[in-house]
Formats: sequence, C-alpha cells, structure tokens
Amino acid sequence: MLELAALGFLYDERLHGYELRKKIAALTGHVRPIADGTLYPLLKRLEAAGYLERELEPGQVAAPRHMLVLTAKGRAELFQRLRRPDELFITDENRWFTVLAFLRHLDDPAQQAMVLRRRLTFLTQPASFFWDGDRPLRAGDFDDPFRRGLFTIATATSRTEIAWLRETLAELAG
Amino acid sequence: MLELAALGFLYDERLHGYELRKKIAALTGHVRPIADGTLYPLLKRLEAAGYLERELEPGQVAAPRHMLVLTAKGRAELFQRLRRPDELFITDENRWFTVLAFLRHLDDPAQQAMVLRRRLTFLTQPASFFWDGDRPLRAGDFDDPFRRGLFTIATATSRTEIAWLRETLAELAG
DNA sequence: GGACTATACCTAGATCACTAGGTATCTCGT
DNA sequence: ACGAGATACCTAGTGATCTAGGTATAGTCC
Repeated sequence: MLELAALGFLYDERLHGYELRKKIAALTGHVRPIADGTLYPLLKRLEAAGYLERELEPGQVAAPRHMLVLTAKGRAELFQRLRRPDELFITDENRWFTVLAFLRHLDDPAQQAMVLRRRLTFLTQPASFFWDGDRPLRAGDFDDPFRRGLFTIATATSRTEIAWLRETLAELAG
Repeated sequence: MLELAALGFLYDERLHGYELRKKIAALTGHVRPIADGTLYPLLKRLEAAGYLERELEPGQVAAPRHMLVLTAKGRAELFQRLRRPDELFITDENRWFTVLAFLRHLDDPAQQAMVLRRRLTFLTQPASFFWDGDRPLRAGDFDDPFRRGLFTIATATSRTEIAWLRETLAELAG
C-alpha cells in the first residue's frame, strides 16, 4: 500500500523523502501512522527495482535532500498496479482509498471503470459478520448495541459507496 | 487483530480450530481472507501464553479435534485488550470493527463508553487526505471524480458512525 | 553558549499475517 | 474400489510494516 502511495505521489512531482512521508502520512497516517523507519527502506526497494532515481540536493533548511524522481519504469509500474490491483486493494478499505487517490493517473475511462466495477462487485456480494451455523445473523439478532452498531455502520457506509460507484460508472460510460 | 477475534469468539464458547477459523473468516475475512496457516501458529502463541488450553476430542466427522478453551488468564487478557485497545484498534476500521464485535464482553457501561469516546475523538479530529503545503485540500479542490469520491465516502461514513456513537454513548450514560 | 525543535536520512530486529506446501480422516457418489 | 470433497491440523519461508534506536544540520529561544 505504501509503495502505491509513494509511486502515486511521485508521479505528480519530484519530492524528497521527508516531504513524501508527510504526504503519505496525511493520506493514510490517520489510520496507521507511517514511521520514517518504514519509508526509507521502502524507497531503497523501489530504487533497486528501477522505479525511481535519486538526485542529491543541498538541504533548503537542514541536511541534504535526496530528491526522488519516478522513472519511466516506475510510471509503468504505477499504471500496472492501478489497472490490476491485487484483490486486497479492492477489499481492504485503506488500500482501496489509496487506489482511489491515484486512479486519475490511469487516464483511460474504460480501465478506471473496470477497477470501480471490481469494488462494486465486492460491495454488493451478500455477506454477514456472524453466523449461527449456516444462518447469517442480522442486526436484529443481537441485543448488544455494539454488534448492532457494526451492522448499522457497515450497511450505511457500503450504501453510500455503492451509490457513488454507480453514479461515477455512469459518468465514465457517458 | 486475529488474536482479539480468537479470544473474543472463545469467550462465548469452546471451539475447535477449524470452526474458529470459519467464524473469524466471516467477521474479517471479506476484507482479508484468513488462511489456516495463519490461525494455527497464532493458536500456539495464545496457548504458550496461557490464554487457552486444548482438549483433544475424537472428530465428529473426520480427524480428531483440538477443542480450545479460554483460561481465566485468557479472559483477563481479553478484558484488558477491550478496555485499553492499542491506538491502531481505534483508528483502523478493520480492527475497530473487531473491538465492536466483542465490546459487550466488557460488561461495564462506563468502560464501554470510554472506548467509544476514544473512537469519537478520533473521528471528530480535523484531518485531510491531501495538502498543498499547509493548506488542507477539500473535495472541491479536485477535478477527478475519484478523489472527490474519496471525500464523499469518508465524510458520509464518519457522519453515520459519529451519530451512532453519540446515540450509544447517551444510552450507556442513561 | 546551550537546549530544543524541525529537518533529513538510516539500520537492526521483531511482529503479524500470508503463501505454499504438507498429513490424515471420513463420507458420498459412481 | 476409487476419487472428490469436506473436515482437521501443521510447518517453513517470506513480505510488509513497526519499534527503537542512531547520525547530522540549521534555526530559535533563553
């Protein structure tokens, strides 16, 4: 997920690690704060894979900066990951949000629509959090307000997103 | 997260690994499918920590079952994790849902309310996904439907949950 | 001048969960 | 009789992320 976010942000502009980290932290950090101990090894991986290059610059304020520039290979990799995200990027809300944040880079309505349709398919699948043997349990089966809340929240949020997906798919098709 | 789910389900009833896995899969598996290769080592960890014991039983259908029974220490650990969840369990929706699924076990409205208040505090914090320097960007700052959707969905879902939290907190207090 | 903060980058080790294999038992259909 | 499928448990190796440390520079406050 962090790799996708790094590639996505660097597609727009060259950044140094410290600034990239702040951008990633704003996007995903409210859920999982990103430590620099996570980011720097990740950048080395991406560099080793040929997805980005470094340009050393004197620091504007303090220590020298490593400006990060996405290579052609890096852009290709970003497109690849956006076009065909792993299933986890469709089902996990945090990862899905990362895909949404950069899906505009794909620049092909048909491909964008394909990704949205995968999410829509996932959200419209029948499912339940709890079962009594083979019987799916519903909000009404529970006394405690917390499990009822679970259903309330899950239902409301998926309804909102399904509506948005249908709307946006219609726009992309039109 | 999976440890919390295991402790939570075993608080209600003794289960064997295979059945426990199905229950956990229903609760969190739509987001991240749980493999048995994940669960069995986890159960060994919990057993080694003294949180659960095994009782071997002949299988009803096939191979012998290891019935898993929560110990007093395991119940104490569950309460501890529900009373004072790590920050990640408050901020990450998947983990938060796991907390909600078992919060009724806490059996003390004041402690339950404290946990809900932490989530409410998190959700009502001002935040943004994207920044232009120091200026937080809003839905209107974007042309692409995807980032707009990001805001639409995030706003709608957190509104629903905030309303539910306030309601439930009022009930717990009254 | 010294403490503190922000900037900027780095590494070693641990943890959690996953992938990809494996073993064995029982039932049912053909 | 045999294969398929469900039940039931297990391990080794891998990957992503976190924790907890570290280094160094520049500006601000007292």
